[in-house]
Amino acid sequence: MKLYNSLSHEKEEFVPHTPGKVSMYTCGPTVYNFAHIGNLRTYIMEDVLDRYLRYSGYEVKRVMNITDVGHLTGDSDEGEDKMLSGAKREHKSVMEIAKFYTDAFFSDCKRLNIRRPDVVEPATACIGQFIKVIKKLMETGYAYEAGGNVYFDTSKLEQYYVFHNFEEEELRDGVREGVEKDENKRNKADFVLWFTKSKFDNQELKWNSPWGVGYPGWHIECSCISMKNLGEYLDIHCGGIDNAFPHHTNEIAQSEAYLGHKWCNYWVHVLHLNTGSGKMSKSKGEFLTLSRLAEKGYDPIAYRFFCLQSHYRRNLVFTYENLDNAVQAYDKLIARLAQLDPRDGEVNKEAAESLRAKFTEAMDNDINTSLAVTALYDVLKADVNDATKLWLAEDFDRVLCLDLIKKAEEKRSADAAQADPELCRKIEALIEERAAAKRDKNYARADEIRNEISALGAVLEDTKDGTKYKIVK
RNA sequence: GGCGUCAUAGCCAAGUGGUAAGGCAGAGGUCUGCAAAACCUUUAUUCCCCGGUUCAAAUCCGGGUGACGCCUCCA
Repeated sequence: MKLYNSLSHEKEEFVPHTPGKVSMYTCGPTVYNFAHIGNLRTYIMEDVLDRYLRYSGYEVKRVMNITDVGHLTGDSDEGEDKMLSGAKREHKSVMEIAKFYTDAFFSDCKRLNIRRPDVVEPATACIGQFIKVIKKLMETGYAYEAGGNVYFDTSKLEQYYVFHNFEEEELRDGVREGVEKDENKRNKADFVLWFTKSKFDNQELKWNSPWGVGYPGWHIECSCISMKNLGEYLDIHCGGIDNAFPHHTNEIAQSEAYLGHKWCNYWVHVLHLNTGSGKMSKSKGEFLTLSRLAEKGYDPIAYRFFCLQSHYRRNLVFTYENLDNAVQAYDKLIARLAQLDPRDGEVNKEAAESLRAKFTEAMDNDINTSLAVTALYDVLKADVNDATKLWLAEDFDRVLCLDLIKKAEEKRSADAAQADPELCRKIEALIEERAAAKRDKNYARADEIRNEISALGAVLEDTKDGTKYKIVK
């Protein structure tokens, strides 16, 4: 299996540290607000990677953090803690906010068939671990105290900028509005490991540490939560592309300084969901949640399909036109699967294998989900019996998780057994009346009856064998 | 300003040196009184532009242009 590695900027053959086992870490949400569908794109694609590794026979252990402390709107003392500002906004405590949005996040995940990682760990549960790591970094000279805070000294590393060829002098200060230069730092790229001197008097969550009462910086949590649960060697670290610098760069700096050896071999970054003007972003204010989409009548799984039709290393533009396109394709796909008869023959294993190979080839090539979906269409068109087609669809769906079999079965049974017998009799009577009108060439009356039936919530289908109907509401 | 990624039809896209997959939408057809559904057929002489390498380039190289991302909030 080949994966694009942000460290080398190339597709590389994936080889885990321990044969047959994969340790995987994915950056989780900062739970100060709802996740938007752009955030969720990343989690969907990570889920597909996770599931495909399992499908391929790996034993996967996946860990995700929940950022419930320390994530500031800026990294200097001018910044405000996101959790705290979220709590203020909603007149709740930080812990209440964290719980509410953590639950909301996993509820979204569930609706999108995103498997819950094996370990989900909030930052506030690992303070002791953070202190242990920071302490060692102080002892070994990788960290220093200044102005009350503890900073990581990036000049101590041979190579700090691992993802980009940045030159320190070329980096700009305060590109983003509202970010002030922190005069305590020895080097431009240094970052805070532990805050004590804080202008946030009302910071709710504080802990004792060797450097005074305070709270952790943002970057330290991912390193520590990963090392705590997955040990010294991590195979795959995932996240949104925006986190490559500085977040992931800092994670590597502190983890490898702490461990004294290479930490993680493969870095997988998912590109953004864009609107017409750029990435969808919480800080811009306008963002779309999964619930909002659902209110508008969109099936969350259709959104998953929308994401899968594209590749994770491409920007994907969200417009309702594009989403409608995907919805239509998804509905058609389900309709075609629903037409298949599970009792049509035995599964032809030999034919199935060659069709399955297309799917695995696509997925083995840097998780090419767009081609994997094409492999599914190839199955539908293939010259094999229905049982084989359904078997393959079910097999692919272990990774794609588009509810293919479930939705097709639902559709099949909905077509077969109509709901309310009273209503059915009524519709059937109208159909007969319409047939009579048609025989008399009274088409005006026939169309009128079709409208009446439509008002009852059914759609007619004229076939060679007579008129059928479907309850649609 | 620096760094990185990318550019293929109306839209989503595959393609990794051998003559442009697939899906959605559109068009035509079969069926139908009409419609819907279903099925069949069809839709890029050309891959942002200009050069170069090669028997052969969407694919490789050089130079432009544009989009997006990062440069201490983000997935």
